[in-house]
Amino acid sequence: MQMTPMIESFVMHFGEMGSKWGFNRTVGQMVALLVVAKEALSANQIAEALSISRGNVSMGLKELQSWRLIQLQHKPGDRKEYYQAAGSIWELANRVFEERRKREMDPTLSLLRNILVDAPANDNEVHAQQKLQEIHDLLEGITKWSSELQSMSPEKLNTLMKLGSGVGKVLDMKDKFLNKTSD
Amino acid sequence: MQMTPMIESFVMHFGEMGSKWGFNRTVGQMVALLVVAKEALSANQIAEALSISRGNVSMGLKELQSWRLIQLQHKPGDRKEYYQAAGSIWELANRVFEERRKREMDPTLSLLRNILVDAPANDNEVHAQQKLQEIHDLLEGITKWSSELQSMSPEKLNTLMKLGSGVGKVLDMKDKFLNKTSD
DNA sequence: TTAAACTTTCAGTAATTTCTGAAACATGTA
DNA sequence: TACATGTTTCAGAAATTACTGAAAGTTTAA
Repeated sequence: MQMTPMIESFVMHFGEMGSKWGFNRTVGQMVALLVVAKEALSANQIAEALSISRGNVSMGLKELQSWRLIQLQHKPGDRKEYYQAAGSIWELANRVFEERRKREMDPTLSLLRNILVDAPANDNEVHAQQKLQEIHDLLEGITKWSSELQSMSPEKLNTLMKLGSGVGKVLDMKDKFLNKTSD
Repeated sequence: MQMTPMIESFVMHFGEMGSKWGFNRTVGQMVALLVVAKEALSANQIAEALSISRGNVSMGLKELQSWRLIQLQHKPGDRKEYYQAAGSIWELANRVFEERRKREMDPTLSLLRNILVDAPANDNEVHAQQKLQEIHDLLEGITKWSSELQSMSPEKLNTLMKLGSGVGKVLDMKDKFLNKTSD
């Protein structure tokens, strides 16, 4: 894998952004590399391209597997393992999105549920619980909504996105329609 | 601000989650504390409640201001500055969402635009640029879509969320309707 | 079996991030 | 002016996270 200046700048940028996206620098670089690579790469090729240790690559691959972002591939007559991005950009983005939801929202949701079953012990806690309830409901709403969106076909999702804030008009239309039929 | 066990467990949890959400432990604890607090708190009260240094609180408040999550308040006859959460849970979530979009997507979008104006230098780069274009389009789509959603009224957004994957049906309806009128 | 070719693990080190506390700064008051 | 009451800054320390490289583990083949 030749790191031309163009590819290198992209890979390095993904490294920098990595931490904001939930993984570390080298893991970020690894995804970027595998996404632009035409062919699957071996662990050694990755280590060489990024100038990082073989051990680090091994750990990074493990991490990327837990995100379901890469796929193993075997080449006939070769004992090495080759890795490639697991699907289209769209699919990868979906996985990142879902995985982050799991890591960033689910634990909080479950903590809030636990807290909210207890009776408030004083005035402050009454107020606090109201806030916690609001947070809980919001997180739950987002969770449901996003899992429903993910179950929609890409085409339909695309229509929806293209529609943008025009969704508002469609919703109005729906109301009118429903009102008419319920006359 | 008395840290009852209930409030403490919530605040500490937000501290742990903080880093996943884009800020550090103490900043996470600080938001949590200010959200559940009934009254605005002074920097010293925050430092005391969380057992952290006054300097750390000052830095954290600065950070939270850059996220537009807190508001300054002055009490008459008191030179101290008091802080409180800047708005409802809904508003706070919106700000976090928008701020993260800025930090996590905008820089990548701009890098990709720069890369994509250059002509590919070889076969690998042709393939790479295709991928980069896909990433670019996806990020751009999400950016537009999310800013349009944010410009919708909370009620409409709520309708949309409640609708869930039922949006699909509404979209079909819209198509039928448009086809009829265009006959 | 033994060896060759590969992968994973993990203790120790390096790099990065966060936090403290003292000094500097700001502002109002006597 | 000097002082009291606050806030911010920032150098250094502490804590956390990431990385290396050598040793251990795994798999296939002869």
